[in-house]
Amino acid sequence: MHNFPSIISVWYKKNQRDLPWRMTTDPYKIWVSEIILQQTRVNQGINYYIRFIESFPDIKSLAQAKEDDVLKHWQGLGYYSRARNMHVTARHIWNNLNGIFPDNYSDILALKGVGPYTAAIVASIAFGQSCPAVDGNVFRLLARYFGIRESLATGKGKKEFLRVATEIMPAKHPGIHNQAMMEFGALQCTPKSPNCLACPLSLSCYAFNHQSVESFPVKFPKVKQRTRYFYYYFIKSKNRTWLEKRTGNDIWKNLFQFPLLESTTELTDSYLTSFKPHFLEDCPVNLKSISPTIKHVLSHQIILARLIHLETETSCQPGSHYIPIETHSIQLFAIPRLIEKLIEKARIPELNSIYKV
DNA sequence: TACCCGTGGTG
DNA sequence: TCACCAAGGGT
Repeated sequence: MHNFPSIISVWYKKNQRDLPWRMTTDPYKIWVSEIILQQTRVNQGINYYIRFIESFPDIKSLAQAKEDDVLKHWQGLGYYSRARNMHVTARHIWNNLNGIFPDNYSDILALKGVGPYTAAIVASIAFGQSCPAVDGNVFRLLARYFGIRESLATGKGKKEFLRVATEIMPAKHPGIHNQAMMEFGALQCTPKSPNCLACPLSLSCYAFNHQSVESFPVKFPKVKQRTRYFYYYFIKSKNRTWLEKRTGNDIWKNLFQFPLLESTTELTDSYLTSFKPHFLEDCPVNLKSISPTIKHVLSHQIILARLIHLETETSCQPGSHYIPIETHSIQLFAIPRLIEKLIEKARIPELNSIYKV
């Protein structure tokens, strides 16, 4: 049916990028790289991978790390459940599996944070198993080349793409084949304006031959964004301030932030000037400044945030939920990008001098 | 199944 | 400025 995989293979040998995780077949390192690369561009993930492997070179070191430390390594990368799940999984492997990474698709799939794609790519690269890995790149490539109109949003669509991917798997080197498919999607069969005139598959590509490259693949319905209003408090007390740890099922779980007042509506300057949040009930405070609004866009939320700078001269204690810290040690905590942006934009000397963004 | 979970590059 | 979307998975 196809010389499809062999064309991809030839293209890959010539065009593949030099990436740090391509120098190993250690399942631990392959796993780490694949978790980092979930919904993340290669260029964004490379330095995170290098630093992560430096600090946690094997299952044991990750299993024995503190979650706060793992999250600090993940700071700025997003989707922090990936880091929490990896940590849980490393502990599981260390405690219950004799520290040995599972060596087959179904056992890898059973790990927390590992789905069909990640299980397939790790099993194929690290253990040579013939498991087709269908990520966003492969999905797009297969949809265009074979003219598949199914969406990955449906179970039926997932089955169809997996069926086609299985069909074109070569007998040898499944790991290299899977990577070649993804690399081809990432560099040649790109989402927007792919260079079809320079494509070695164009002659037999359904979408190209029907002038319909732009209509493949069938897109996901987009999620609507919810707007939230965050008012953070930088409370200065000599060299001290307070942070809180986010808990519960919400964004940035287990990351740190300034004490937060969340509102369902936008609060005016005059309101913020006179209002005292619950965590400052018994504290005499001076209002120093209120930052401009920072817009922070997530995949599913829009957050409008401001940083309110207060000063208290007495030994104020906002409550045990809040963690008193030396202001300069903020850099030791894993914080969301939004907090970094607020620090950057608020122009509060005490913050700018210790936290270089 | 539908919704939740981040951030940054790109055009 | 803004829509799109990237080596997805959990619930």
